Amino acid sequence: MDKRDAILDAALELFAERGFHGTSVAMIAEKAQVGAGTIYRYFADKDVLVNSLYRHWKTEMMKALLEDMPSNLPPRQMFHEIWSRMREFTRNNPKVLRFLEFHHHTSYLDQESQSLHDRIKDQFSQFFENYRQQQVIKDSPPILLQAIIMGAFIGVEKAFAEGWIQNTPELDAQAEEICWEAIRR
Amino acid sequence: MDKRDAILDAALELFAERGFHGTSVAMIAEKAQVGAGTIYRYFADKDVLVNSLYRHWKTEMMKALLEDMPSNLPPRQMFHEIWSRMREFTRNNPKVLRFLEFHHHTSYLDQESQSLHDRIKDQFSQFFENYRQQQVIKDSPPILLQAIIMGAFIGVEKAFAEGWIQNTPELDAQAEEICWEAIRR
Amino acid sequence: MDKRDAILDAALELFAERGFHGTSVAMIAEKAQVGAGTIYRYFADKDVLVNSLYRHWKTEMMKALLEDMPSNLPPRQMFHEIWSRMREFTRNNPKVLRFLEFHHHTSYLDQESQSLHDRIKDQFSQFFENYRQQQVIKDSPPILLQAIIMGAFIGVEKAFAEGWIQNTPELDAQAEEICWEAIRR
Amino acid sequence: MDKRDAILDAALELFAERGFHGTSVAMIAEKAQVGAGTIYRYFADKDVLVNSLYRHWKTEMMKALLEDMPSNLPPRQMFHEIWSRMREFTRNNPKVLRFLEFHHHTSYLDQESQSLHDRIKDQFSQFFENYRQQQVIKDSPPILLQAIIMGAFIGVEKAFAEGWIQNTPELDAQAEEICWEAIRR
DNA sequence: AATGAATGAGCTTTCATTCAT
DNA sequence: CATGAATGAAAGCTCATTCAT
Repeated sequence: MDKRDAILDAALELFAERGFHGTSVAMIAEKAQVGAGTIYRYFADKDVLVNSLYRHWKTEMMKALLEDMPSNLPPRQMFHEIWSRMREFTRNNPKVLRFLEFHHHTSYLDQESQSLHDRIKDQFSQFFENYRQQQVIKDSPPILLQAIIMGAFIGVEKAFAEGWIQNTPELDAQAEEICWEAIRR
Repeated sequence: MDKRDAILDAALELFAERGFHGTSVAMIAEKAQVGAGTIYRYFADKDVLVNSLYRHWKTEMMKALLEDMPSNLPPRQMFHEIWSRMREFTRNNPKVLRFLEFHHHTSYLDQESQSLHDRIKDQFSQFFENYRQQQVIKDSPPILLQAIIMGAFIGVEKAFAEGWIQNTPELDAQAEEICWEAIRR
Repeated sequence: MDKRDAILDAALELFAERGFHGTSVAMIAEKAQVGAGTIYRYFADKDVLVNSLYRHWKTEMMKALLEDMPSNLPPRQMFHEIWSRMREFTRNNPKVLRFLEFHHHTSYLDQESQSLHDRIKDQFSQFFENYRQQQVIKDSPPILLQAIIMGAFIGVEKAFAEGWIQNTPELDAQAEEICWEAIRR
Repeated sequence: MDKRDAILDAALELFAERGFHGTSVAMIAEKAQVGAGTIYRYFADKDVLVNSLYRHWKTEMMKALLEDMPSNLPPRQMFHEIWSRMREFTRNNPKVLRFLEFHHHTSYLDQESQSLHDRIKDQFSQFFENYRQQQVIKDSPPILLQAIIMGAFIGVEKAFAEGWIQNTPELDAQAEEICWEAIRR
């Protein structure tokens, strides 16, 4: 599935920069170095393509965050684990966060993608709920803490991605510490 | 300039939900209850329209945040002032944050809009810089603190906007306090 | 509705010669001397266009055949009336019979067009039924007589249209007489 | 030439129902259970395929009608012979008449197919001419009589094919008799 | 000034045809 | 020989923009 991947990669890059509606199938074909018709051998239409891409990376991201997550780490270390995984994933796949989080997808995501999104959100939420019950993070609705932490993370990565500030291990550590202090008890 | 405003309002709503490329001029005309041709009497083309809209609301937002900002407030109160102004502005203009911050604008914003964006970012940054020098907030690059606070704010408002959680004065206060604890010394 | 008619006329001519699938929207636009997009202001898509055309001419043809048909004519004169009306209509609208009867429409006609076709067929059938009951034409199912007469008529007009034989009043009269003798008692 | 026949059979069925332009090569390949490329090993292109099919069946039909036709039959019996042969051929090859006679082929038939069509028409015409000279059928141009008889025959078979009426030996005989009475002296 | 019908460039998608396997 | 993945030209259709009214 060499071409399929080339198409998905090209689409990821273009959707990340220009959004779904701002990207033509011809642009994807050119970047993927395939004929325009070839895209339709792998994806029924442009909507199916964007939904496949969304599901693929949403799943990958969640796997990167949660797979083999050590249980019963001390809270601060647990937070470090989460934060570094998010950071590493983002740095290794620089277009993915732009695609998944810099755009508003509601006008083209189908029911299945939407429900995957919801399931992942809830699963992630669970994480915060555990630590809240152990009274190591603030006693606020987990979804609120999650919204703050994910929002802050996205904000930081956007600042790096747009070049407002140069990222360094030092700054990465500061960002993490700041966000930890936000939610810890 | 009754029609001009109707056009801008319609465009705001549609761009907020469907993005620039996902919104047709005909859709804007219909929602604004004007003829499609009328839009071109007020804006040279669709790009000029979106840039006008962007600059208008970017400026309005900054005015709402910084205008008549009392100086020399105690730090926590200063943060409360900023946070409440952002919140109030967002609640009073629910589509504006969606338009300005839920979408990635680079493919159609012109030089002037881009530089307005930069100037506003720097101006806002100044704010954090002041308090950093007074050693009341963490000794990190102001742009990083700003990225975290703005990101967290957007995350929270998105959670409210998407209905993941119902907003209440109590939750508003919690979100503010959490974010304050993130950056305070 | 000047353009609408130009589009319908162009479509009639092209569908008559090349069939529905063999005619592109661009060909219709060119012959109608309108922009390709204009067609879509008048017809939702190509299917709606061909169905509108079909219904229009099917209705016109039936009106031409049955409108103000004198009742209680002697049988032979009744047949003369029907036959001449069909002939006149075909000669005045030379593309219509080609469009309606030289092509097989089932792959694109919608339910409504199909049912119009059926209703007209039944209405025409009624005619033969009347005369059958008066025992002036053969005692066969009216639908069979109709199939024979309409088929023969189409065969004759096709022979003229394709230039296999030159039509003259004399030949027209012979064709009519032959067909009358087919069905008369 | 097993595959060649499979392709021709599939094409016949599809062209009969959807016409030439309404049938894609992929559809033919699927129905024939061969690869799309295989079609091009037997036919240079889609036009060559349809022309081959047309010539094949046009020839078969004529053979069925004229081969070993007993000469000097009494006229009514001669007509019965022709009519039954046409009917048998149509019933044994139900898609062929649909393909050959329910569609208008001029936009893709080549010169050779066209001239075959003309030769067959003339040959058939000859038949009527003979009997006309013997003064057993009406003194009209044979091509006119042929147009009427063939048209009527097609009309009747269409009525059966579309299910407007159920065919029975009784009705078959009536149709034949009616058509004979059309042309007999 | 305001309109919306008209346009054609450009979009998404299909399909006849080729060619590496 | 047979295949079906790959292609790009051309199809159906949309939409930013113009302009006669």
